[in-house]
Amino acid sequence: MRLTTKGRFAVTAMLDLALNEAEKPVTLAGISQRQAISLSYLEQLFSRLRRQGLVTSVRGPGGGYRVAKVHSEISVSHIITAVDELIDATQCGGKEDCHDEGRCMTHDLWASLNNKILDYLSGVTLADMVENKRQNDAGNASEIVFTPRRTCTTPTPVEEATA
Amino acid sequence: MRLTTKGRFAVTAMLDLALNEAEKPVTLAGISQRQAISLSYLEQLFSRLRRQGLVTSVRGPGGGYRVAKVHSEISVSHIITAVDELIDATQCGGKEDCHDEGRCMTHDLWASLNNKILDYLSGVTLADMVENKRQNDAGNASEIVFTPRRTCTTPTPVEEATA
DNA sequence: ATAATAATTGACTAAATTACTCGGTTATTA
DNA sequence: TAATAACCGAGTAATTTAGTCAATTATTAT
Repeated sequence: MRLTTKGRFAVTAMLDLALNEAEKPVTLAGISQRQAISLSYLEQLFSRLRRQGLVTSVRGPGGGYRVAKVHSEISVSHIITAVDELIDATQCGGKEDCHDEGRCMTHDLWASLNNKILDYLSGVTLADMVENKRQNDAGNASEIVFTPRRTCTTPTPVEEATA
Repeated sequence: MRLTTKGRFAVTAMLDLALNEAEKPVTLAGISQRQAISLSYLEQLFSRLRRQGLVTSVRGPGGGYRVAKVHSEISVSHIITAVDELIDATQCGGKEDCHDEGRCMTHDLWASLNNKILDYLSGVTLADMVENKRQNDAGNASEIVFTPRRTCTTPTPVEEATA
């Protein structure tokens, strides 16, 4: 199962981006300071985020990064899978070859758990997180609980990167 | 985040136990053969499962392990937390000291994800998995999807081990 | 009694993964 | 042309995970 600090850092960094991109592009150096994440590590993460089309970059002085889409169109699952590959709770990676020549007895369980997690994480967007932060700052702390808008069980369509 | 093969093995082993305990206690050697898990590794896992009160043991010839409770009272989350410690998606382990002297910006997200996962895994019991296997064996493959019975958001009461 | 079985324990090791650094290059602007 | 900041790939250190090993103890069948 892949839910590591790498993914967490990526989400944090994207949120920082979303909160600060209003005027000019946001530099990794800035994110590094505010969020206490090493610069080199951020470079690594943003390399992927850019290739997946989640952010755009501007080089040179005054440059930095911007979120590539509307905040409500970038979900947490997008971000995590961009830096961390597929989230997968099964050991076979969905290949169903986990035991002898078939699925192991517990395959359905993990596959199903997978869906739950993915469902949830694709229902939470950057916009939601910005709003949550606003509420927290306003003192309504820890009262906010994210609830995915898509409660259906149909597999979430994940667009591929275009840029 | 802790959802490793250790936890998966434990669930698989418990299911094997549930399926085979009808007549006599099930030996680890047997589980080892059927599920292709090393004996020594199983010993390690069952040491914890027993201490957490999920299984009972009988020593000597003809001995082995039994599930300690009714199958419908043992949830997957019980099993996993027994061998793998707490499942936790936050980096601070719920301590809320993830950034400077407070919660990091993404704390609520991970905490909430945590609840989803735990909610789901505590809604699936050994009995459910036995039933699922039965259905799969009958040819109704991959049609079965587990659905937790507790859909409420109240924290699931987790009883402590007594034995 | 004694031999065989099977659980029980703890310490230890190897492999894999994760997190992270480093040195350098390229594009852009002041 | 100098400073800024993205970009890139290879490499390393630390941690975690998976798994082994050697021994002990309880129980049962002979």
